Amino acid sequence: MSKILVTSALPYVNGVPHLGHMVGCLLPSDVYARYMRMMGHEVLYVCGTDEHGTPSEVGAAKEGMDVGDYCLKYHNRHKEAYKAFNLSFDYFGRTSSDQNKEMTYHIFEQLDKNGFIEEQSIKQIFSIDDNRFLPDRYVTGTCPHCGYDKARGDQCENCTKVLEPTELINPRSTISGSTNLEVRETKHLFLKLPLLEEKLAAWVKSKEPFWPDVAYSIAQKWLKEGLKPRCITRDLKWGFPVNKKGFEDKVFYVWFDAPIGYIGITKQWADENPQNRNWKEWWLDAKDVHYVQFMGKDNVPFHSISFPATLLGTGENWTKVDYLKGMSYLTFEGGKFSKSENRGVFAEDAIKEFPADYWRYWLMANAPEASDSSFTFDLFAGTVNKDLNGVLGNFVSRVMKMTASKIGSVVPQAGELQDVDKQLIADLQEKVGNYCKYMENLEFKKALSELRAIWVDGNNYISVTEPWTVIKTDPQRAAAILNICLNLIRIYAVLSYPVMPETAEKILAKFGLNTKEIASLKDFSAEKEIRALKEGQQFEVGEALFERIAPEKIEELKAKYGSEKK
RNA sequence: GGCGGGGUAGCUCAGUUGGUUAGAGCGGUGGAAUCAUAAUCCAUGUGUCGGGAGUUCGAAUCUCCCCCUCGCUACCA
Repeated sequence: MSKILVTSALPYVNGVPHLGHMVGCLLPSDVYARYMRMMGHEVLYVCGTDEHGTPSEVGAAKEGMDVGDYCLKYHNRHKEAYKAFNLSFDYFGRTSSDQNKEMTYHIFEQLDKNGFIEEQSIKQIFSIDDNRFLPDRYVTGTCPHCGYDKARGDQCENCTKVLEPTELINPRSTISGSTNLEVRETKHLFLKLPLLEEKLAAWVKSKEPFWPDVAYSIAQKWLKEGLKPRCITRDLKWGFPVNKKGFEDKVFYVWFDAPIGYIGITKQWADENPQNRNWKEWWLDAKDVHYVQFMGKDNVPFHSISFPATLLGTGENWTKVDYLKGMSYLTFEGGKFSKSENRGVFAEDAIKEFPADYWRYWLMANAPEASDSSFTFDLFAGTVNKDLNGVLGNFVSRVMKMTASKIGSVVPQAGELQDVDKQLIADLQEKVGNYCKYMENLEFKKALSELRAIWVDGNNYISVTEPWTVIKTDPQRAAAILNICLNLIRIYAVLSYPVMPETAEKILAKFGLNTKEIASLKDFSAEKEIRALKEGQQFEVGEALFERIAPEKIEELKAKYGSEKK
């Protein structure tokens, strides 16, 4: 048994998560955490909301709220949504917590002490009417290259050229529309990444065998281009005030304290039960901790370069990422998810339409691992109807109903294994082996495809053995077949648990069992598992596990969630 | 503009030490079965592997050029 530290990229508090966010880091991290627990590892799985930065301030102002209250409100919305999706965080914290402040201050002090912090003056746009500095992106104007009148200060979306906000014609504040702007000089603190480059490069190189190509190549690209000092402070109110003389009126840049949030949140977790929890066991001079991070592809540079460099610069022995899972994006009905255009399914709504497991299964079976992947309601309904209802749900139903009506609602007597049974067991052993291998390698699509194949084998087995025919001439053999089928159902529940925890519980409950007692995959032996149910054990057929999605419902959903391209 | 990912069957996607007839699931078609949720099982694929050129006995795979698409480009996060 080893210690597995799992983190999901911290969702930004301002805005509600959609399916793309769910599959981009939250769900895969949960499936992985659940799987690793089932393998008997000690798992710490933390996440939380990333709260600092301009968008929070602007969002709060728009709602006429205090920034802290605003963040708490949205933090709670995130928390509720993830709970509804059954994300099994050990702790869901906040980057604005006192614990994170403490960590951020400590790490900054270490960096400063070690000579990795320097002052630089930079010029930035100040909006007099908004009474605030504007990040480049918050300045809008006409693109000097193509004349597009809604170009942002960092890049023109129309011609894709990279811009400086001062290049814009007729610049205005994106927040208020005010044109009353001026360039002001302001002092900031920079992390001297060039000094850490060598050390960082060596560290990245040591990770080459373990990181996926995408992550490794992105990190290499940054190193190849040469690291520049990175500004880690901002002229904002909302954030941790900088703990250095002369900079007290500034706050740390959100990307400085956000990844430190993984540590801060762990401390939040530990502080709730200090007798039994120790954050250092996971993060500082930690032994035997295997750290796996999940994030969208856009987050890779921060997790492979800035954050590790920050930790290296402290001179202390912080736990750094071992495996970095970068996910691509999910598209929605051929386009992008867009809150402003009301296109796409958001987590809060998704859960009102269908049980979490429908989404969890579909999203993981179609996870954007190698490249972007597409969500459409047709695909979703197809999978729910075929895989969940047809293959898994119907198997459970046909086996239980047949047993109940022909023999009674008890697990019938097992018999001597025949060749067809032995083959089933051998296949099961092999496929579970593959499933586990894929899970361990974080190849979710492959893992789920294997899981599905295991379900298919059950249907295959029953149609080959034909217990409904056999029972007329050889009731004992029919009982033995059904015994095997019922045991398969139990095994399917256990195997499905990381992906579909509710369904797993539901299935086991039919046998009066629960996942707490039996959800283990350690040293899986098909031979033993196929005999796990006690003969004579009562079961209840109960209601169907899943419901089909009717064609009319699909059309309704498409209309409701803006499938039509605008 | 630069860098990186992706472009494979009607649809969604697998597929690198270069190697026999390029794969899976879905959908379609045909059949079987009647235990089950009109569910299941079996059979069924002549695809310009984005386009062009090259290396090679041999290229989806390696090299070069081009096209489309997504992302990043250090001040959105």
